Amino acid sequence: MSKSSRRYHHGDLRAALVKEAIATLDREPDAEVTLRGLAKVVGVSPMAPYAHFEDKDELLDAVAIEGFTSLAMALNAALDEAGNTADLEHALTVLAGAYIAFGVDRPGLYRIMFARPAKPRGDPVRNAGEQAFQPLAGLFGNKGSNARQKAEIAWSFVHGLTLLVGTGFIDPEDLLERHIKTACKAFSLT
Amino acid sequence: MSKSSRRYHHGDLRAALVKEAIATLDREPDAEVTLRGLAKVVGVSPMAPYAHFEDKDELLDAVAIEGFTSLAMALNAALDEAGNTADLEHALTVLAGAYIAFGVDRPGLYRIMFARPAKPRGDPVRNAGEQAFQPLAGLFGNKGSNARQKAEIAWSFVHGLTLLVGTGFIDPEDLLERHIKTACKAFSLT
DNA sequence: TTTCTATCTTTACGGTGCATATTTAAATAT
DNA sequence: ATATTTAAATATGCACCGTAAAGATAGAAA
Repeated sequence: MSKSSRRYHHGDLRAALVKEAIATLDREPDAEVTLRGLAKVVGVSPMAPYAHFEDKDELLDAVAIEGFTSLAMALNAALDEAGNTADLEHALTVLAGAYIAFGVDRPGLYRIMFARPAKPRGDPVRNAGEQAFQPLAGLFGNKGSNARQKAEIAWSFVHGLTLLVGTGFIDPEDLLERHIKTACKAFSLT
Repeated sequence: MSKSSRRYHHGDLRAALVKEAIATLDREPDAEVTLRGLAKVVGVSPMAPYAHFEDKDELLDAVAIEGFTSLAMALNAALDEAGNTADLEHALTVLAGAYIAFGVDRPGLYRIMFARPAKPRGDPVRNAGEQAFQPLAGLFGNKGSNARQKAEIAWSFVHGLTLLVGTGFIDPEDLLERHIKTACKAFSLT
């Protein structure tokens, strides 16, 4: 009597919708997520999602938050695994590799994460995004506008590379690792 | 008897549609371009566009090509204006500035340019995109995989920075120019 | 038990991309 | 000049989308 027995009240429709949206994006990265489609898969009527989300945009916001949380976890895990954070260039390379791997492996989710309309400071989506940026910022010491600047430059690079690979303008063949290494060396010099 | 007198045959509907699509994107960067909307503005029936484009995707491809062409022109113009291409760091900074300015000034168009599904080598959209990449590639000598690598790293950076500014994750305040300068110095060192 | 309330369903509307069939007028052939 | 061909545009209609409005249901609170 748990999940899918067809009862009137779903139990946790909100979470189920977000989960299914992410699953869909992972399965078909270029497809457009549809409220009606999600509802059908989850087994509720087309209007049911509106009990939990103001509109489609709000559902996608929730998806983006989940995405940023996953990304932050992946980055921290990569750092833990790599160990030596004293060597900036090495740590940077590890982090960049993990970041780009995430975006390239899950292009649909990554696309939604950065396709949300711009949010003001303090907004949950914005906060989640900045959380995902923290591991990188931490590498540069996280103090002073100089450190933040370097971190934002690195972020720009990995973000851009992720998307250019995703859109096919840059060929991921073995080059990718070299790209990352070369760039990270440059970043750790300045 | 030129443009808008209501005759049966428009004259150059194809160009008019692309032009209006770009105008719409410049006016409302976050709005979704709609075939029916374009047709109404241009003054034809909803199905008229299909005489010139297989489907909506093909219209957007044409928009992207125009966008890449404009970008290439803007970049070349910036280089011409700057003069001294001997100083790599300087030329790089000029080019990066012009690139980011384009993307930040015309976020709707820029979004469409990079939102097309990935195209195979030889595809017109892909070609147009690579044309826009040429000014940057030329700066690094354009010969050898090493040069291309550096150019792709620089491209990743400006692309990423453009989008992160557009989505509000990076504040464009005066920092922008400093970001570009710092990064370009790093790129010209390696 | 009764009431309350969040959750879900039903019904309906306008907007969208696009398939199909038809009309129009410009270009071409005679 | 007239007839024919053909590209360009229209008309009609369908399936799907987001979502507004109103009612049904069942779990929680009284």
